[in-house]
Amino acid sequence: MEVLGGVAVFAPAKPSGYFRLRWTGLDGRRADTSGGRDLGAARAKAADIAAGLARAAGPQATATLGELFTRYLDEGRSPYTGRRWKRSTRIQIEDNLGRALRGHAHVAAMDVTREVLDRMRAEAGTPHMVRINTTALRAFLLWGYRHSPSFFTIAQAELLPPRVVMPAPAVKGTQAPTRRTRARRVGQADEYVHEEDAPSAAQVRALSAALERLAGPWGALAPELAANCGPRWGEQFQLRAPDVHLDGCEEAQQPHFHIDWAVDPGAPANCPNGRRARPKGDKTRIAPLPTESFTGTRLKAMVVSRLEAVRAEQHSGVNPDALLFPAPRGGIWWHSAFEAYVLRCAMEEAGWPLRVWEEERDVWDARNESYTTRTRTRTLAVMPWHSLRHRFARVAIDLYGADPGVLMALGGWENELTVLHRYYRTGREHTQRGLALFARQ
DNA sequence: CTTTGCTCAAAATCCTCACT
DNA sequence: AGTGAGGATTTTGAGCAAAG
Repeated sequence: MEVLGGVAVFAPAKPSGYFRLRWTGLDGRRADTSGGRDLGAARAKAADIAAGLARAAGPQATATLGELFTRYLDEGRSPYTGRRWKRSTRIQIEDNLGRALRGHAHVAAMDVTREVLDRMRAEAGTPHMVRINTTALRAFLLWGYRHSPSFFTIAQAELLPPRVVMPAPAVKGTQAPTRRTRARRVGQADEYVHEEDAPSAAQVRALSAALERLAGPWGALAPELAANCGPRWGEQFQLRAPDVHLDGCEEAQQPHFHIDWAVDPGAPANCPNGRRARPKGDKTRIAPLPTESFTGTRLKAMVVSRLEAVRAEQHSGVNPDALLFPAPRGGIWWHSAFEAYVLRCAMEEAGWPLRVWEEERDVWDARNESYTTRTRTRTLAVMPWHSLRHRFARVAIDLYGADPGVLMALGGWENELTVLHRYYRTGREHTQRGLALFARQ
């Protein structure tokens, strides 16, 4: 079987039989007809039908996926909501769809079938990445179908329905080791954060000490603030002196931080408006500043002394933005630099668990359009920086008795249900109540 | 030669939605 | 109300090259 511009040419079943032409019409219905007795005539007829299809669907049906990819990115909107992508979302989509389209950029839109899609979905090394490819392609199909005039037919747009079966990854890859305990109690949500998933007071103190040695004046404060006040990394590392309200303000009487911005992970270096974007979900919030840390450290006093240092740094010009946690040259940190040069070393020094693993994967060579297998040694932090935020949640609940609504507001989670699943539903409640019932004489 | 700014790539997390 | 799927967004990890 061969395909010409979306029309499949089938060889005759018997030597004396007729060639058969099959294709999907613009209405999404399957169509077929005879192709005559010889291959040449069948091909010519297929080409005619394909040309007719292309005319009917407009010249855009013959556009290649590579061309459509560029247009999709240029339009820059979610085909689901119509909202403009954030800069970081666009980068992700370019990566994800680009990976799926590797080696398939020359395919014409009208030739996209489920088989072609499955090959593109499988351009990944792990099941997780196959799912991400699928997500990217599904949105791309929808965009192409909704586009006026359409690049994809209704039938094509429906080729990747929800719950679609996932193909196996087609290239070599290695799944990263898992961090979390996967066993869970009856009634416990899958994403429940266990006590051992969050750093202990001793671990936070150790990381504080290591960071103070490695990163200087703000090193000791950084993990304490993360574990007690709950900002995300991107929110914390853009904080400026004026965001701290030691004695409250008109909005709130108690000591707190204003979290109005976050480091934009997609921002280029010379971004005209700086490297800030609104926090996740475009939600600003106020985070608490307790006097004493759960580790026993005098947290508020630490912040006070850091603020004094910041003012001096600003005055001398080494920290013009009055950042609480500046990079060596006074700007906002790049997360990767912080991770690789500061945090990793501090974790090693503080004895935080790190898991070393061997990754074998196929690397795409765009010039030769082929993969080559490479191996490398990688390190996974069993408790990454983000785990300090889990400690914040546990402290809020276990120490301060915060209810889900309170925790949601202070930590900036989107809804109570998420918080409930992750931090409240321990799975112990029902078991204990049941045991008590059975113990009664 | 070391440090650090930055990009590329991948995975985790968060959160909505549809289904039971 | 509970649950799983999956889209959206952030975090994490590695590598490279320009700057110091």
